[in-house]
Amino acid sequence: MSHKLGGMTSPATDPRAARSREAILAAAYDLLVREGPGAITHQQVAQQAGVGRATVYRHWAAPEDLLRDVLYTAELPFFATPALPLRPWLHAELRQLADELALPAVASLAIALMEQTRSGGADARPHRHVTAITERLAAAFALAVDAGELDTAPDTELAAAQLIGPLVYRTTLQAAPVPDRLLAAVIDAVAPGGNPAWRQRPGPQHKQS
Amino acid sequence: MSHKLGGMTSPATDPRAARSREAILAAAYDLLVREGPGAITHQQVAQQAGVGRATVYRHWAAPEDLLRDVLYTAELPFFATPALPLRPWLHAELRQLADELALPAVASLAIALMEQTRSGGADARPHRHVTAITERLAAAFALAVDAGELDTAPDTELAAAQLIGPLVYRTTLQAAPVPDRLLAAVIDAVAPGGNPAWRQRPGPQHKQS
DNA sequence: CGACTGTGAGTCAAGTTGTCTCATAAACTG
DNA sequence: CAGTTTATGAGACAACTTGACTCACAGTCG
Repeated sequence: MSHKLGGMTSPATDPRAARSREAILAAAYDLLVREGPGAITHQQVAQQAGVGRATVYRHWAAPEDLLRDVLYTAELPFFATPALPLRPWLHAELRQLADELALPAVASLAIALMEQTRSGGADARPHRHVTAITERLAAAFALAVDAGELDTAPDTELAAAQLIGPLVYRTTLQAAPVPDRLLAAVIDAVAPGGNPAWRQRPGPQHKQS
Repeated sequence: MSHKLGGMTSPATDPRAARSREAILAAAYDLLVREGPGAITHQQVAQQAGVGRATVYRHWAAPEDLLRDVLYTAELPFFATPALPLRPWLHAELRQLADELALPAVASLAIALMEQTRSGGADARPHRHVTAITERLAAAFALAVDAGELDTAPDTELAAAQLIGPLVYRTTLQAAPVPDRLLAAVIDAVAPGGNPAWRQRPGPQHKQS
C-alpha cells in the first residue's frame, strides 16, 4: 500500500486553485523527500510544480506554512485496519512500516514531523499522524482484549513508543535494515506470546527470571 | 552531566584560527538548537559568533559542512561508564537520556543526525555518535555477562534500538515525558529481570504465556 | 455572455550570497 | 626584538533570491 498526498481544497474552491494547490503540495513533498525541508522555497516549488512564483505566494505566505500543509496532508496509512490474531497483524504492519522507513519518502516525513514538533517548544503537541497511529493501535488492542488475546489493553502511547521507536531508531540513526527478529522482540515486549527471538544464536535459549 | 562542543583544531593550528573555529562552532550549535538547521548560514553564524563573514567562509565553504562539523564535535556522553548491576545502571542512563531528549539541545542534535544520515541515501552510515553508543552498550553487556547477570550478550545494535528508540519516539514525536515505567519496560525487553511494569493499573498482573 | 476570479510573466526594491581586496594585528621565526 | 608570515574583518562588488506588486489573459460561475 502506498501513501499519497491528499488535497487540502475545500468543497467550494475554484478548480484552478485546487489544481494549483495539488501541484504545489506534490512538488513540495518531492523536494522534501529528495533534498530535505530546506529545499522548500517558493522559487524551487514553483519551478518544480510548473506554476508561477506568485501563485505559490498567493497560497502560502511562507515556506514553513507550506511544509506544515505537506506534513498535514501526507498519508501514513499504517495500522489502519486492525485485525486478529493480534501478533501476526502487528508483525505485518510493523514490517511494512520498517520497509517504508528505509525509503526516503517516509523517513523524510518522520524526520520533518520531529523537527516540526521540536520547534513547537514547550507547547508542542504530537502531530495528528502520530495521534492517529496511537488511536489505531488502541483499536487493535481493544479488539484483542475482546477476543481474549490480551488480558488488559496496554497504555497505548507507551506501547506505540515501544513498537515503533526501535524501528525509527534502527532506520534513521543506525541506517540499517530492520530484521524480523527485532519486530518479534518489540511485539513480545508489548503483547507477550513467545520468547524474545533476537538474542544471539545459535545455542539453547534460557529464560531469565 | 552536560554535553559540550569540543574544538576541531589540530595541534599546530594558529591560535587565532582555533579561537575563530571555536566561536563559530558554538554559534552554529546555538542556532541549530534554537532555530533548526536552516538557521545555519554564514551570515547568521558570523553575527552570532562575532566574527567576520569572510572568516566563516574561509573555514567552511558551505553551511552543510559547518553543520556536519557541529554534529561531529557534539558530545553525547550517554552510557559512557558501564557499571554493575546492569539494570539500575541502564535505568539511570536512560533516565538521563530521556530527560535530555526532552530539551531542545539533544533533540535538535538527534533530529539533525537523522536528517544527515537520511541525506546520505543508500550509502548512508550511522553517525559516529550512534556507533559509539552501541559500543558503550556492548561493553556494558559484556560486563553483565561476565558477572553472570546475563546469560549471553544480546545483539547490541538491536538492543540499542529497543532501549533508545522508544525514548526518541516518545519525546520527539509524541511530545510527552518518558515515565519510569517505559524505561522499566524497555529494560525488561532487553535485560529481563522483572515483569513489564507499564501495563495499565490497578489490578492484578497476569503473565501472558 | 458578462462578471468575477485565479494565474503567471515581468518588474521592482531590498536583502542575501559568495568572492575578493587590503589594512591591521596576532603569531611565528631566527 | 625585528622582520616575516598569517588570520581576521570591514567593505565593495556582482549575481542571485525574496517578497510584493501590476496587469493581461484565460478559466469559472451564474
